[in-house]
Amino acid sequence: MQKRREGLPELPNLNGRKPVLRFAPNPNGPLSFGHSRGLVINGEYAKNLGGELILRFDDTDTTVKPPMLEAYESIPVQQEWLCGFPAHRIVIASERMEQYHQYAKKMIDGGFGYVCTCSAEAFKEHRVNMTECPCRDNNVETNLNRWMKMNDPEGYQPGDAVLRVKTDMTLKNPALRDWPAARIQTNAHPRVGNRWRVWPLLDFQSAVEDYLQGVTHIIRGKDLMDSTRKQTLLYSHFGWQYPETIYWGRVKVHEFGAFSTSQMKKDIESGKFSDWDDPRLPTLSALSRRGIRPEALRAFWIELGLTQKDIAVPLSTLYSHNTKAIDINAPRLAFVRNAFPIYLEGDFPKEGLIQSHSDTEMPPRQFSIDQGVWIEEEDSGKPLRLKDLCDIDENGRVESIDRSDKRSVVHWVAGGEPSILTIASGQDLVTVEGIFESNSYPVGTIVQLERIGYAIIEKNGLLMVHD
RNA sequence: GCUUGCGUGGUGUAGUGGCCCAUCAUUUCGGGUUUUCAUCCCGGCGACCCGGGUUCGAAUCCCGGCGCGAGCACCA
Repeated sequence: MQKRREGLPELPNLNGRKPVLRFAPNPNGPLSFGHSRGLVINGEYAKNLGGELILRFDDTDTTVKPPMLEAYESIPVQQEWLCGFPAHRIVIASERMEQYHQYAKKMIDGGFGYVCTCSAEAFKEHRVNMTECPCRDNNVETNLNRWMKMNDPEGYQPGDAVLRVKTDMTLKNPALRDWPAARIQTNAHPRVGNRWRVWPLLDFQSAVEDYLQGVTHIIRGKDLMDSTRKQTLLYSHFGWQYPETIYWGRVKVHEFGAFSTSQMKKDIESGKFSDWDDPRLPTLSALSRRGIRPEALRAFWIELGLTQKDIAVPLSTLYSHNTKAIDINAPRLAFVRNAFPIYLEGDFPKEGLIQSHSDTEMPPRQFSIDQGVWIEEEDSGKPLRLKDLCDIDENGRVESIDRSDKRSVVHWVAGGEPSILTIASGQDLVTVEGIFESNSYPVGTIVQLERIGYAIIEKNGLLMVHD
């Protein structure tokens, strides 16, 4: 028999070091399911190898993806919820601007960076045709002057100039040709206001910060492969060694469809969704609210591993991991949908105890019947076995206390409370009215509704977890 | 168009030249336990994109084809 590898593959090129990993979301909204992969994979390596996990806020865009202040609070909370430990370091890019400016200047001083005043369209021509733009030949002094003009409110305006890394306009890969490192933005940043005018772009900011933080391994989506190549060119200009880099492929979850942070934000504002934890959304707060446990998310991502294949996974895979996490602690309770009353005639136990979970020592639940019980309308009209109680005919006449034949076993509620079960079904929120067995479990308890599935107790009813 | 990456059962995944007529999980089907259509247990079905080549031997190496994805933003 072959040996089967368990868990994540070994981290390459560790050479006895403690790894330093990072996860760098844009705080333009709360974390989503998609983010959880980066958090889980990087977090697991850091935890298992005694290394460090850096949580970095890449908040250098105030225009296209303006930062959301609440996200700086919620992201670390969700990171800890998901990983099971707090990040070892938190870095906020907007508070590290001095460093980035310092390295931008070093780049100009070193002659491998220049300020380019070509329009985006004009530069695109140069990129496509492998020709050098006129700005490329300017000397260091000119570039330093132009750099000052970029930083001067009286100087260049947004769109007038960018800082570029001098690579080679004849590089085979067009994405790498003299790529932009910084641009002018005049929108106020919610954290640092208008203190800065020139803001680094991802490839520059991230590259410099990884160096400053001593990041040893970068694990990220393969859509960032060209980012690695760009950054490697910058590193060699500075004489630095680029971290070991590992990629994963694209993941599609059909049930989630295509959500973007900015689209969700709009839909919440318009009232299409109640909030970021609306059960239909793929945010971590929604998943948490829906009773998806962090250990299930971790097992899910670890099982997918680090292949570069683009994959489509059904949510049932995540649910199966979640069932393993929640079943042992989920007390069994009855919820009767579309309740239908049955008056019992004959002799039967009026009070008694029923197991809450056959595999555990969980305290049993107690029932007390006055004159009848509720059953689901769909079950009515035929002889039934009331689970743990008695056999009845279609009119409620008690036929046997012990189970006498193979008739269907159904759940029932005596007394109980009217309640509502909410089910997130794609873009719809389905609600089912019913009678919920009386109990004293607190809000947040995940229970198993017999013959229905797992649900989590909320303040105003039940929310379906999954089957 | 240029660049770059991927292609193992329905869905994921293990496998880096012989231990592979291919692993494990999930889905599905059948059975068992169970007074839940749940949990748990057992079993079945089911795969190396195609074509060449290298080799005694290829899922694994090489070439070509086909298919799918991503980058080429003054977003991250």
